Amino acid sequence: MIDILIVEDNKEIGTLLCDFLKEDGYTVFLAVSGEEALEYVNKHTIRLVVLDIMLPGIDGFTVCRKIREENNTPIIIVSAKVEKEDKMNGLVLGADDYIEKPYDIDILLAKIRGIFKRRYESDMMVDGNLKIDKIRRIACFKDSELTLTSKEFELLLLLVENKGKALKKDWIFNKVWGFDSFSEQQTLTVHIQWLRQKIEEDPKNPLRIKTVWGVGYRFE
Amino acid sequence: MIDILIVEDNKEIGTLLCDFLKEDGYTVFLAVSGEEALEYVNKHTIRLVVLDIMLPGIDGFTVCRKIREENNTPIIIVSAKVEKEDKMNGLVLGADDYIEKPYDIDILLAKIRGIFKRRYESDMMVDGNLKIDKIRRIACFKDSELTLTSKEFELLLLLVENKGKALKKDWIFNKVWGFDSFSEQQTLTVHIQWLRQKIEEDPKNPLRIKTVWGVGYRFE
DNA sequence: CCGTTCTGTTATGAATTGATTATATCAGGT
DNA sequence: ACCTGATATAATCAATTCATAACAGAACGG
Repeated sequence: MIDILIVEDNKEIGTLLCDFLKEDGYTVFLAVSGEEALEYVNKHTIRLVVLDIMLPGIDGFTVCRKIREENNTPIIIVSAKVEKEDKMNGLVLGADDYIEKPYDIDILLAKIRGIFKRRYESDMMVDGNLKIDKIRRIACFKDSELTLTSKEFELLLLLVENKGKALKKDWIFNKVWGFDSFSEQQTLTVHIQWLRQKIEEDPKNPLRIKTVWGVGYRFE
Repeated sequence: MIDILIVEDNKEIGTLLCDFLKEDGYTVFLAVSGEEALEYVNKHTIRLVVLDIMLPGIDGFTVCRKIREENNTPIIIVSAKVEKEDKMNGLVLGADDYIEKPYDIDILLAKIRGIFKRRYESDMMVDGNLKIDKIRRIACFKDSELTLTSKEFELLLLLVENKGKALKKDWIFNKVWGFDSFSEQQTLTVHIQWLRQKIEEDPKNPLRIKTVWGVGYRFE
């Protein structure tokens, strides 16, 4: 399954966009023409299309319509500055959203994230080889699913959400366990240990979950 | 610590916005007037302000200015459609970003996420070849990481934060160790010594951690 | 009801830290 | 030049902190 199909004839822009999306954890395919896009749509399952209107050959409007005939994959239209607003209005009915060139990549990413959240009930967090889906409570490491227990998942999520920060042990403990316990120190330590077994190549020399002596841990 | 302070007199909109932000994991406080906002800012540590310009009583411009007088907390201005653009330009200088009503919540969230990412992912202190990241608890000297112990890190941080000042030994000791001890003199001296080994080219002739005879040390 | 998984606890050993001590060196006054 | 008190340095050692394995109770699902 491909998450996002980008349809964009300018290869430079397309590749750049690809890179950004991959960095955010999506799997992406880039089509450089309407024909290629339609062919790809027929053969693969796609969760979202980012569609540039200005295309050589079949234009974007037609591509949008044809995709809609097949299924209701969400579509985000990318267009140059709109001249005739009514034309756009007609288009927007077919698409889920649109954005004008030149656009801020953060804003496009926000729109995409919003659609995924609403449509697919998933809210991904990506950090290198590690993907965490908060809503589905699933974590993947190098594209294979980790079997984490509840506590392990919460602990990992907390660490990743505070990536780079040195976190105090008792702070972590209060966040994950939500209360004070007597031998919290050791309990946390043990859980960290178990997490390391699952996400570190060499748990003896952890690269991701670093220990900060006398303080706690830092994820990087 | 509160992540985001929302200043919005329309309680319905404010509450809605609150909910969205909380869903995204922020801790939020809602102020319904400029007075309340300013009072709250003075009493709490806040990381970002979302400020509506149209307020009863003190207007948003004034709130923005007053907050800026206190500290440099990032501010996002929310305004109705701008009539006089020059007025807005003047305002934007004080704020980090602005957005017009009615706005797409995803876009506001993207702006917020962007600011948090840029502003808070680390908190560096730079002094020549020396970089100290308080949050990550990492110090670098000439672009290579120093392996400092907890006490060494705190000691170095204290020295750099008070760069140029001659610091009394017992003052330093109380700050780092937090209490009085019997042979504090020597303990501190030894730690200073260890630090010098790590950040001075020639620990015998220290250029950074100078000793101030009969008083203590001065960092420069 | 039983087996499995999860979670907290404890024990042990290893690694690190940091206080202490002892000795050497230095600055400044006489 | 000498003395005194302050600081530097090296080495030692005890306390702290962390990693790891093993165990037992709790929660869970069939």
